[in-house]
Amino acid sequence: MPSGAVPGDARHSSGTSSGDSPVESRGERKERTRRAILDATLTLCHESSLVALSLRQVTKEVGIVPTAFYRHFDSIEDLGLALVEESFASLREMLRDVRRSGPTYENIIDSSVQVLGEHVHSQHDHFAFIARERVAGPPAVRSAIRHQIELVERELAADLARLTDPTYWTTEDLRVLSNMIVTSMVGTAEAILSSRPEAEEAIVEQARTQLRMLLVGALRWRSTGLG
Amino acid sequence: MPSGAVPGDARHSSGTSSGDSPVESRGERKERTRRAILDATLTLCHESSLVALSLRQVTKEVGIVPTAFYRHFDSIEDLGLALVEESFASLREMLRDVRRSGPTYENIIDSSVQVLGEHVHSQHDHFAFIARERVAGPPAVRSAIRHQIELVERELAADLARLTDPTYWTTEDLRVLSNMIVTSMVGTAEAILSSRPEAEEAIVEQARTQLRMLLVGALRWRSTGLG
DNA sequence: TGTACATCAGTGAACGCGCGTTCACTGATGTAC
DNA sequence: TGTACATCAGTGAACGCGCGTTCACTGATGTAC
Repeated sequence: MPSGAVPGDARHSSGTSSGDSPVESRGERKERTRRAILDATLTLCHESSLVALSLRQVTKEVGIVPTAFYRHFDSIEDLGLALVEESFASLREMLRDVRRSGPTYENIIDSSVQVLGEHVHSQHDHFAFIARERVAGPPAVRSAIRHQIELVERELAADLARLTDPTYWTTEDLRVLSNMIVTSMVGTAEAILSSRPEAEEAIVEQARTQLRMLLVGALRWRSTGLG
Repeated sequence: MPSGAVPGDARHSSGTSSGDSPVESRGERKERTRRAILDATLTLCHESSLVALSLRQVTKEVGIVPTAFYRHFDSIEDLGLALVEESFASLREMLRDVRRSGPTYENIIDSSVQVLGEHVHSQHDHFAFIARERVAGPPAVRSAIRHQIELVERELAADLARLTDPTYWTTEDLRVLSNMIVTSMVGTAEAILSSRPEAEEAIVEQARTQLRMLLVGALRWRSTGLG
């Protein structure tokens, strides 16, 4: 039973209903199928990885014939790269939300973790996709993700530079810290993904504790040693 | 060109050389093939994941016929569970080495990171296997790894309990901290794996910094808040 | 508005291939006497 | 030590199946006049 069945449904809705009948253009229909392929892929590779997913599984889920796949993507790998793009767009949006909340030492943790929690919920599949394919995807997908994570880390390091004392924090220190924060975020997404829903609040609370510990370390940090 | 070619090589070495000719027993030969299957699998799933690996690829690499696989394992998943067992045996051994070095606040980081570095080198494939299959393996393998990581975290938390002030550290705090340390360790293994060899020293140095930050946080930590 | 032609998302048959698994087998190793 | 039988790791043919990809196609949508 294909879940996304796209090609023929709800065509020609003219006549019967009021004026807002869609009558999709060719471009709109194509975009809708493309979306359905992306969504079906995110759903299907939940249980394993992109490398274990076949083109035929995807098209069966979408409700199109296997050969129609090539109207949208060259290969599963190409499709994977599109999903990397999309997933990081949503991650970046999250970071923008954190930044917009105007973080200070007093509220940075609670506001960050709250935003993270909300986004992990609403962008659940994107987070899970990144967490998984980062280590298990096809080579090109893995390296695209590694590159994107590096960009996010650099962005985050620039944010952190504004909150820390440059006397004690080297650029390298900031990169290490943002690496840990990103790793912790991805780990939280992973944990939420692989647990039952009722455990989510505990995991979010644990993420809060993790960030607190990191930030306490950050407050007391001196690059030169343990002091 | 099969790398592990096992079945027929170097048979009947009696006569020519001195007294230490092996003349393997049936059990020894079987164990040698089993080892070759495990090693070939670790090698082959380097480039992707267990879920993308076929039984035929493995047996071709080992140099046996596909059906001979069943003399050793029921399925790729069963083989995966054996590798989980083995990988965690080597992780546990590492933790034993850290513990044996009698850590104190003064040397805990350098001695831990040194031991980690050595083990990541010598047990490179096991670390990589855990890091990858933890998120991308077949369901049974994933849950076996999650269970083993929980055990390691609990072990580590017990170690940390001896080094921290129980007034400020709850059991839950210790679990969170050891979770972060384990995550950081796995992340370091991952980073070493996916980078070129010349970058390794920088990654190890980064791991040292990460642990220092975590430990600084730990020293100053109070469960009740940022203080 | 009407007609003739171009575009192109999706179709369906066909291909050769590697897959997991079955089965009856071979022949060296191991064991009982 | 010698013989007869049991064990069992590895063999090789065969199977049905899902795979990615090719190709010529269909017919609704879009465009030029």
